[in-house]
Amino acid sequence: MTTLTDIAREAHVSKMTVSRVINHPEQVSADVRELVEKVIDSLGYTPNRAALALTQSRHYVIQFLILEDIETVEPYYAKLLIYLAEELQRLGYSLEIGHNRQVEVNHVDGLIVVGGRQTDIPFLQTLGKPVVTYGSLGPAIPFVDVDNSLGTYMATTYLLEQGIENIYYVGVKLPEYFALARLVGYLGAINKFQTPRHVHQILNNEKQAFQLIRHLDIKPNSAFVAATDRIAMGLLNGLALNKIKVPETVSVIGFDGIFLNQITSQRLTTVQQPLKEIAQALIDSLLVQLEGQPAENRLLRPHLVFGGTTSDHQPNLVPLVET
Amino acid sequence: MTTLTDIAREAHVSKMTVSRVINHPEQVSADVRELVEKVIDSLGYTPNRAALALTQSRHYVIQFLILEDIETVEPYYAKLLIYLAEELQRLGYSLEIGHNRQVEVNHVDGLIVVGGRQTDIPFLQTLGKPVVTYGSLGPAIPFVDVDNSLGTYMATTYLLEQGIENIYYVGVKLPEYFALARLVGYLGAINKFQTPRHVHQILNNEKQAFQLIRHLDIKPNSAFVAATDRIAMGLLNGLALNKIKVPETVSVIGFDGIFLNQITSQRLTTVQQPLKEIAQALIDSLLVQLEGQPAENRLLRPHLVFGGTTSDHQPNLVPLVET
DNA sequence: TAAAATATTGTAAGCGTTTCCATTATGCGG
DNA sequence: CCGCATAATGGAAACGCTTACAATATTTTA
Repeated sequence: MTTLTDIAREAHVSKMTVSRVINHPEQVSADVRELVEKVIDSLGYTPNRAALALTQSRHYVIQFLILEDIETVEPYYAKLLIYLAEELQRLGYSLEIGHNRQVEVNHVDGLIVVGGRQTDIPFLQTLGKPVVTYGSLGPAIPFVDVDNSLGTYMATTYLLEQGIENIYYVGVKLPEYFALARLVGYLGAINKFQTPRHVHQILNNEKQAFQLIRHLDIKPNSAFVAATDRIAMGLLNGLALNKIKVPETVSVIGFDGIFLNQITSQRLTTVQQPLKEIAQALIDSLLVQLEGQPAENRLLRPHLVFGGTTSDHQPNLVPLVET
Repeated sequence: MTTLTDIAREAHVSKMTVSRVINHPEQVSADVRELVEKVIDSLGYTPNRAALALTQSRHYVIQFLILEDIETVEPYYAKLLIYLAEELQRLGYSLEIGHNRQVEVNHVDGLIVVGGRQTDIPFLQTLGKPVVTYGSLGPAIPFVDVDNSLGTYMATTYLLEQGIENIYYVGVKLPEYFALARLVGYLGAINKFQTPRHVHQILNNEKQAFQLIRHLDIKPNSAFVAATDRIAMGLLNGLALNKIKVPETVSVIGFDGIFLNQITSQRLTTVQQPLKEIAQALIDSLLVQLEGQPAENRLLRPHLVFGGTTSDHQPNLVPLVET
């Protein structure tokens, strides 16, 4: 591996000058700088991360800590991970993956935590490192999240503006913040339009949603807002079994928009999580904390992605592929 | 952070002795060793990774390099990643994520590559680092893979042993090694049992599989072996539309068994990829290469996981959850 | 019991980089 | 043309650890 010393020897300067060309180029005279830069290019120098880490007591490593059980890991983390990895690479950081609570974090500058629960707060605080969570765990830990309420509000409002009168909300029966927030968004739209309210809460799986349809007396001119794509998929199956045509008779909108809505033959209209922006915001939060400043929490705006489960009339042209 | 020097001062020995207690404890007298170990425990020492890296010119970082386009990233990488991260952590390594071909790998000891193609071989070779791929790219690069042929052979044989006569194979029309290998496994079983052969090749998406059913004249006493779960899902939808009962009239077996078969209301019988063993084998390969020895390629045995798309009569009790 | 062998501990240098300070070169006012 | 400020460069030490060797203590051997 080529080192600072190699460059210095080749350019007939001290390694200090080379270091300066890289870190404080304005302190080096133009001609020397150009010479050194030429040598750096020709020898293909990249600084040794370990040596950097040693002097700066920074490791340039961010850990993505997954606190969920492996069986329930959300598959769309893969996509989030890639966005994170790309952005961090641009910043000279590398992204490490951690799982479970026995992680060794001495060599890590900060953590992005997913799948955490309230009970994890003390653990996260004792790490003594900058931490940001995807999804709020409460005010104690900085977080980034999609604006859950806004998402269901947007979905419900869109359906109401289409002239649909009965909007059924099928939420998840979980004591988690996001479950409540998504319900609140629906209720907000319902209140604004003064239309009848139909709330059902089930577990987050297809089967329960599928079975719910059977017990429902679906009124004409109706639509479903589901708290997750998973629930929406179950609803679609149930509707199909009951010979109820989607979207001609009933519309369905899901939430999350990652992967699930792409594998079905009939693409689901859904509230898309802005994963790229979420990745960016998570990183921003850590960088701000590394500067020693307090990080602001962020709620990012989701967008409606139109598939085949709502009628074609769209308020504005939103591209099908994620931006 | 506590350092070797801190321990040395506290234990009234030189830091060399402390270093030896950690790396070559047999060279230290028992009483001194115990004293030092006690101090290490009480101060909570963990070696500085950067300093280690600097002296040993090892970085204790493995990169998981995803060469696919982000839109097509297989969601089950998330699970593989967790298995890898856990095992590597046990070995004192950390797992880093890379995407695209401009990765900086100077700080990396080895790479696990997924989603690569034949054309990536030169690129991987110029990295000058130990590399192992998940799925073969050819003999030039060490690889680990599920035994694709064995998987379809097992699925087909199982169905034939149930007394089913017509096994339809629905493969993927791709010039990739795995597509061929899966076909070969089916043909092997067909040849052995001397039953009629029905091969169809389509693109790897649900819609094509769905449409295929319509054009098929399905004979009685039949079953489908699909090259992927995605195709199997399409077949199931198509069969449902045609009022063909699964598994009473027709059985269906998929391949991959990651996630997809869990979200459907009707769990798919599928050939499960042994992800945990794959993770272990990938790591083993890199470690062997880091020792300077040639790595052997590995083909790991998949196992049939029974869902609701085959009749209940099972040859032996295989647990539904992945082991 | 003294020399030699071995076991135990310590010292110095170096890994590749940066920060801090010292030195040398250049430009300016008087 | 001299002294001073400023710009440009270099030297030394430090980050935390290991390897290589040196020094000391203990045991073995004859």
